[in-house]
Amino acid sequence: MQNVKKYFTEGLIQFTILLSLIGVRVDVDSYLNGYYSPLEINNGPSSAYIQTPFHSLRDNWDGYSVHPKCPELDYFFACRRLLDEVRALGSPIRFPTQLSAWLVHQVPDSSEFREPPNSTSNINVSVGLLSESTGEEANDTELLAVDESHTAAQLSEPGPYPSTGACEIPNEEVEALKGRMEEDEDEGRAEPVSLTQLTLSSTLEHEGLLSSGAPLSSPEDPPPPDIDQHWSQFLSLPIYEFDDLHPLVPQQLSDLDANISSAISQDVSLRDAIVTGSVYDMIPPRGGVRTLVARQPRGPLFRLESTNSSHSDSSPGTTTGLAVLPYAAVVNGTRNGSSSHGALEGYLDEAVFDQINLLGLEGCLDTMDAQLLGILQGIYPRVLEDLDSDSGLSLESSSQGPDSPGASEVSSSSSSSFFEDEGGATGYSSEVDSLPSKCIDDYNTWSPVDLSESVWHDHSYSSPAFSQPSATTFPHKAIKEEPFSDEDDDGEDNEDRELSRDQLRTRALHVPFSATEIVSMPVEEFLELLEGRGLSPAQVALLRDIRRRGKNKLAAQNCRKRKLDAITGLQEEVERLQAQRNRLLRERQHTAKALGAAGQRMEDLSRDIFSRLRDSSGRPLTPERYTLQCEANGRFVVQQVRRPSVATTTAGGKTDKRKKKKP
DNA sequence: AATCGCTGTCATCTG
DNA sequence: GCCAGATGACAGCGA
Repeated sequence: MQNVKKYFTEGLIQFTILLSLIGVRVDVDSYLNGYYSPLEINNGPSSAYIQTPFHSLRDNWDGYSVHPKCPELDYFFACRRLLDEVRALGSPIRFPTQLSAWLVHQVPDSSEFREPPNSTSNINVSVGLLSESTGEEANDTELLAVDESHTAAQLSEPGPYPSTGACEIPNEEVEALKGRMEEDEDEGRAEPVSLTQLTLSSTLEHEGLLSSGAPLSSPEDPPPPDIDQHWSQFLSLPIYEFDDLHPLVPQQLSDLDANISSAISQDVSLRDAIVTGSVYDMIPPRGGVRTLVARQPRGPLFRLESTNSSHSDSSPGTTTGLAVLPYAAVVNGTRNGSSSHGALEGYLDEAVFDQINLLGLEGCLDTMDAQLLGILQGIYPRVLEDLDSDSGLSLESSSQGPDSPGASEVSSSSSSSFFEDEGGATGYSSEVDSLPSKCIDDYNTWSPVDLSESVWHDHSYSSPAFSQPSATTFPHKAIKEEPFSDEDDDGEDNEDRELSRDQLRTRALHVPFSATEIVSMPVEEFLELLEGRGLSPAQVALLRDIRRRGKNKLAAQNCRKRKLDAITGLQEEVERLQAQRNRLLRERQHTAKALGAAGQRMEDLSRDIFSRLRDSSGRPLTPERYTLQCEANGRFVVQQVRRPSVATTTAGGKTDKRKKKKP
């Protein structure tokens, strides 16, 4: 946990510094205040950027208190202090290529901020990419990938502000859109929306705006017929309020009701996804210009390849997840400024897109696209401008209430990024498809109350143990959620059948952890979980049993493996010893044979010698009385054999000595 | 139907 | 005393 906190804090500060160096004001302290920043760093194993774990902060949104063990609290003050130090560095360095980013977060008082009358091109939600990029560079950017579209054509034109330069939209079209916009405004005013304002930490120009407390558009104030005002209105809509704005939903929603799940894996660029899905769908085709109205089969949206910079010919995507826009802004802005800020590229290229892919925001899109489309419809020109400038709106920064389906789905989808390795699925987890519209609380906010909810899809734990798949990973299907899905899917049934008993138990008791997680987590975290979550005794017992059985299972496996290894080793040892024994037996036999041959040879030689020798009386020497002894110098000496009695006596004496020694 | 191997689980012991 | 790990024993399951 400490490492994660450390990495998170350091990564956050480093990222802030980097962004500050290129003119991006990252309003991290807003995030630290409990609001939301679309950018957050998870300096985990892959050092990839992830979306804000807003689900862990969701409790702040509606006045809930953050759990005392919420890890965000631990590095809150450190981040705040370091951020102040970063701010104390002074004005960011100006580079020819300026990246203007915006961040969206909530402010408590809706009347506190008011948008200045002339927000100019740096509208609240725009990333004014004041790039000196040429058309060639622009074509390299993701936003300029649709080279055949009129927007891209405009973007490709070099100019002082090619990115923010307004797209040439026909006046009649603008008027028509404004008309629709006004209609939407009327409907929007009819809605008793208690909007929580979102302030926009935008470019440097906006710092003054924020510091001066210039309020944005207030819901009470009649919105002036200004496009920026539309943005303000749009941005002032918390996501959970969008459900209240269904009257704003235009007919285009029907076009967006396509199978979202199928829109996840298509290789589509950010621009395509954004523009075609939410904007171009509403753009009437213009003569001679191929618009990107996504009437094609809805392609997956969020498999935004990390190499999508070259996807200029990517097929049009579907509904846009504007939550990806901040990332797109960062990425594309970084690319445009890569000439002078190459340092950022290492941080903001593939990892960002990989994490974007993991957002899986189609769940919230179902509830949001309509409103977004309706509002974007009224601000079409500026939308195009913003899109051209790699800007966007972070929907995820607008956390939803605990009961919001979108919140649960978004949080779960975000959580899937932590467990992408479990199933090998990258970019998108199909879990989102089957997510129930229930609240999914995360590890930090899990409480007994939450247990009544379905929390099975929430694996968005801040714990490193969770973010790092353990060595004993269940198959992805094992943690497949939606156990009680109504789907008549044989695969789902098979998955359920293959669930382990503990997993079924955990589901039965609504324990938001898989057996693997329970077993693999460090004992400190496990104890913290047991003590700090207010679990019921049954849940505690279940968790302990699961952990005990899981540990014992692994131990048994290890034990059996060791046993088999020992058996194998012993068998090898037996074979080795048997071979050695056989070798020694053969040697002994060989030696005995040689010894016998030598004895026989010695006997023959002795007999031959004795047959030629005579004693003093002239009689031949008999081997019974004489023997040949070979001395050390090689000489042979004939010795008279000792009497057997003497030998017996000698032997008996030795025996006696031994007998005497023994006592 | 019997057997064997594998696996999970429990009980127990040990450090 | 608690805990983790190791291990024997048992049962269930599938080949």
